[in-house]
Amino acid sequence: MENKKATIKDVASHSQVSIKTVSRVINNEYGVSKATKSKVLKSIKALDYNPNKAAQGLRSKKSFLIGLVYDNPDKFYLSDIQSGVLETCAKNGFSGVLFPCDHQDKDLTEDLIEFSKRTNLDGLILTPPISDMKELVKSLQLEIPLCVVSPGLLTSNPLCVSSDDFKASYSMTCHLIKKGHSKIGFIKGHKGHGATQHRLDGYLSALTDNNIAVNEDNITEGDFSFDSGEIAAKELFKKGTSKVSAIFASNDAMAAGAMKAAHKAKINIPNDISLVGFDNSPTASQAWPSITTIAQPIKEMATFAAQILIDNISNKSEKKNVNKVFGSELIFRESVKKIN
Amino acid sequence: MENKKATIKDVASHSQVSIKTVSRVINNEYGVSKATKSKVLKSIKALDYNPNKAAQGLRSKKSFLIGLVYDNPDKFYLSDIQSGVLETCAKNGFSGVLFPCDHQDKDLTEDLIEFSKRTNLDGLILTPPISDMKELVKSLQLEIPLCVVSPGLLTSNPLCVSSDDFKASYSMTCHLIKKGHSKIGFIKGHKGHGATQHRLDGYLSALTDNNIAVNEDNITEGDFSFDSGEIAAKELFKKGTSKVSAIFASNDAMAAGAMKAAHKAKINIPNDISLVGFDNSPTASQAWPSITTIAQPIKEMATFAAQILIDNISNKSEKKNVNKVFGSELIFRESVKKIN
DNA sequence: ATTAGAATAGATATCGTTGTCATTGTACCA
DNA sequence: TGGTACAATGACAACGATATCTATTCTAAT
Repeated sequence: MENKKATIKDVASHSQVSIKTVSRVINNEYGVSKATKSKVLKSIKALDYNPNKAAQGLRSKKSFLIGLVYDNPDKFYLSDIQSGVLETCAKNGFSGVLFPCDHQDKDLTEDLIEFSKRTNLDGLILTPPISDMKELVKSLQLEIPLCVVSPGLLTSNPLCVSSDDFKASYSMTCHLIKKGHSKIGFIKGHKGHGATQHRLDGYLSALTDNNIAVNEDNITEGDFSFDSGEIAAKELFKKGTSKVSAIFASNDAMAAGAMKAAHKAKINIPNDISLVGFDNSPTASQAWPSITTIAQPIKEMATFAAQILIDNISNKSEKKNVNKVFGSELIFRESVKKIN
Repeated sequence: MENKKATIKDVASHSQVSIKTVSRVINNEYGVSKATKSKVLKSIKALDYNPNKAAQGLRSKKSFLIGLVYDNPDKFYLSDIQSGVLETCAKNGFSGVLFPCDHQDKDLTEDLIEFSKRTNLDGLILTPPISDMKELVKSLQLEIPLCVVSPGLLTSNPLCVSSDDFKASYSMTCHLIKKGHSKIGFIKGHKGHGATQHRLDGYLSALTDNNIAVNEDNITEGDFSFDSGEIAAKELFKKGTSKVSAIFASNDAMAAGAMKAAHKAKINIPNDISLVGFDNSPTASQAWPSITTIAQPIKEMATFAAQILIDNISNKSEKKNVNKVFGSELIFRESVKKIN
């Protein structure tokens, strides 16, 4: 099928040095003169040599594999997360191994440990809603280096990347208020997810800070799915007593669901009711009318998460706590109208 | 961080047999008595032993890694493909490694070979539009076991999984005809993609077989993206001479784009124009009104692809050509209306 | 000159498996 | 009884890298 692959031995004899020296060059270790190094590099190119990962892994007790754990219905979010993690892995000579799962699975913690052992992972990246599961994170932490993305509560985990959901939600609510809205409906996300609480809190604080009384009737439950958004919006439309003039959905899928509910109920958006979402997924821009939303640098977050995890695995010395928070941006579209 | 992992040696001494015998049990090899086997299995459980993949790989010249290559904007499609491949890999003790790429990249072939070598992949699964690239497939085939999914043209590759796009498209067109439509607009997919041609051909044949003259004006170019669907539909609306009563978009994303164009142009679907898509993505069911479309067993196809590839890698004896074609199903929704 | 210490290079053991080949045990047949 | 066949098992080398330890060479300070 192909010529025999060159090994480190071949490179060593080709460049007339010991295999250890070649190893030093490969791993950028200290103690190789420039001349030797370039000679070896030339041989590596000439022989089209690629280090055998299995051998490297066997000896150095690494697998060069990072696991990415997720259970998120939002394929656009996932896609960004995946590209970020995978690209970063590749750049560092690692491979990303995906682990789709069900966060309600009772045995998830054990399954994950089993998976990590079987695959011999060097590290694990947890995304929401898995990163929200405090006990699970605690247990896993003892077994394998971890990096959590957007956890509900700040954990004791040294590696953590998150976004400022509270601030973003606060800003968006203020935006609606500035546009003249005071009766603002809110569609919550799934219970127990960190984002759900943060986004709700931002909304609540913005109302309070603007001296608008919170009306519990205007707050409905959803679960981040399109269908739940449609159902929740229908409910909000019905509550005639405190008719809302705007709806803030905790994510774009639910906002799109709400849009469908509006269409069905012959409610015009934005003329009758304004609508905003969260996430800046294609859904929001493709809807008609297009939906005002909040963009977060998902891919950058994923890239960062993978990088700090790999750094942490590689340099055992640097075990500093990293907890980076990324900002977000309001994206203004057609679904919001100014009222008096 | 965790207790030292048990090795095959530990299992061997624990169960009082040689390491080779343990190896035999692990790999289900011939020549171990039932008694010995169960004794060894007990020890494996007792010690929580997991074979070291790196060592296995090093010795047996396998990596237990399968690459999945894709460049597809449809995240729903991708998600199905990924789950199918990943689950099947996991079931067989393999891991799936993703390789997102740009199919227009000039160096793609070399990059893929480089990637396969560096990662030491055991096999590669190509999805459209990569699987459509004949030259690339030919070159890769020489380097590594391949399985192509939905290639444009049947290649000489021994492993191939595809769907009956032609038949599905033919059926859908007949469905529209039965509903009284004869002026049916068609939005093509991206040039050079196998699916584009097959879906167009099905449409054309159905028209011809029903004695409806093909009107070239009713056929527009798209590229499988939402935006291209919107643009294409706008064009079809304009062509007053041969006003269409139905539009068949080559995929759901474009159908959704067409739906948006209709909304903007105050064209009511399905009362003014009927609309159908292809793929049965969530987009189609979430649109308002919901879009009639064609479902293909994407995940099953991916599962099958991964399985035959793994089988092929594992049993070098069985090198039979596999070329499985999966059927599809029409999904009837609200976007089609019967006319006279 | 001499020598400490850094920079550079090499010899060899080792990681945890599987492959190869040899050995043992047992049943059956002539 | 001895030979044969075959199932069951084991001893040991090998896979291709890194780790450890040792040996050179080179510099610069004494």
